[in-house]
Amino acid sequence: MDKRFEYEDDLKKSGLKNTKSRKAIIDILIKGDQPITAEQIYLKLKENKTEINLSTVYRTLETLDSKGLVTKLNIMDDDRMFYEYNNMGHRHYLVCINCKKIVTINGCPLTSYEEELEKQTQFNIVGHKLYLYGYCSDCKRK
Amino acid sequence: MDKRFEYEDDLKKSGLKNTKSRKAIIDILIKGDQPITAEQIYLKLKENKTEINLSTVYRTLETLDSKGLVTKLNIMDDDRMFYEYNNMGHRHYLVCINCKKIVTINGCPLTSYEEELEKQTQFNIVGHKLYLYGYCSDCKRK
DNA sequence: ATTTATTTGCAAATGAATTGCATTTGCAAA
DNA sequence: TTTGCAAATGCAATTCATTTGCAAATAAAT
Repeated sequence: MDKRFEYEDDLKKSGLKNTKSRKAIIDILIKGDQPITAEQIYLKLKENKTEINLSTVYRTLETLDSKGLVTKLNIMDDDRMFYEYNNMGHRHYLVCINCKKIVTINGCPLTSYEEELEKQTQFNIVGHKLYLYGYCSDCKRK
Repeated sequence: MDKRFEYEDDLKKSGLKNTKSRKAIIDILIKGDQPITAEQIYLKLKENKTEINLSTVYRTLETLDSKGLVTKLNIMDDDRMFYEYNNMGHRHYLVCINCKKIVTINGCPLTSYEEELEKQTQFNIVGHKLYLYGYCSDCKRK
């Protein structure tokens, strides 16, 4: 089934009400298929003639994050947070330092490394975040 | 030579004045050998009876970052930045989700993966950030 | 010692994110 | 369907990390 229709179940399972705001926000996250800031979401909603208060956007993202439906990321190492819908478990990102384009990378090179590290450190490792940075094909020419 | 005595050269090379504040801040970064927030640095300086204005701490870290002597990180995916002195190139961190302990990991599992990805994506990859999260041996018991 | 560009302290400003509170809305039970 | 109520929202005000303007202090070159 199309991912866009599954999230109503996700909300129900998490004990969250199925509201217009939540649907609209999740829809943007899923369609964009890329981490995006709260403000960007707010602006896209406005374009779509679905104005939702910015604090509601933040609150919704916070709620969805706490239920594990959304992940909060700090990709740019600045003071802006990005959010992505947890379509499918694990993903990484390759960010262009110049134009800020974000490319999704599927597949993870770290599975066996984690196991190795668990033995070494006695940690119970539950996840990781990997961001790669560079210049995309357009920007590296210059 | 002890790292603690090298940084005066680093400052000179970068065209920065060798001030009391800068020395004190770099000293804390090097001794702590762990990413740390601006506020934590400020508090440690205070303990050491070297009160330096918080805005100076931020400004110093910003300057050192721009010269490549310090790296700014967002480890916790929140609104607090961490800073580390660039002793030696490349490091990763393993963070305890519960007690927030940060363990330094030497060695990088991603060198060959980067090359592979460059071919795949046409990016010129210049770096990456990897944070691993889990429960340390103390916290996983509970 | 004098000069000059840098650096610092202080207070005020900024900007992302959060919060209190009154109002509205989903939705379950009657 | 209607009612009741907890959960969700809008709005304005607040918080908190970080930044900035400006005047005073300081490093270091002459």
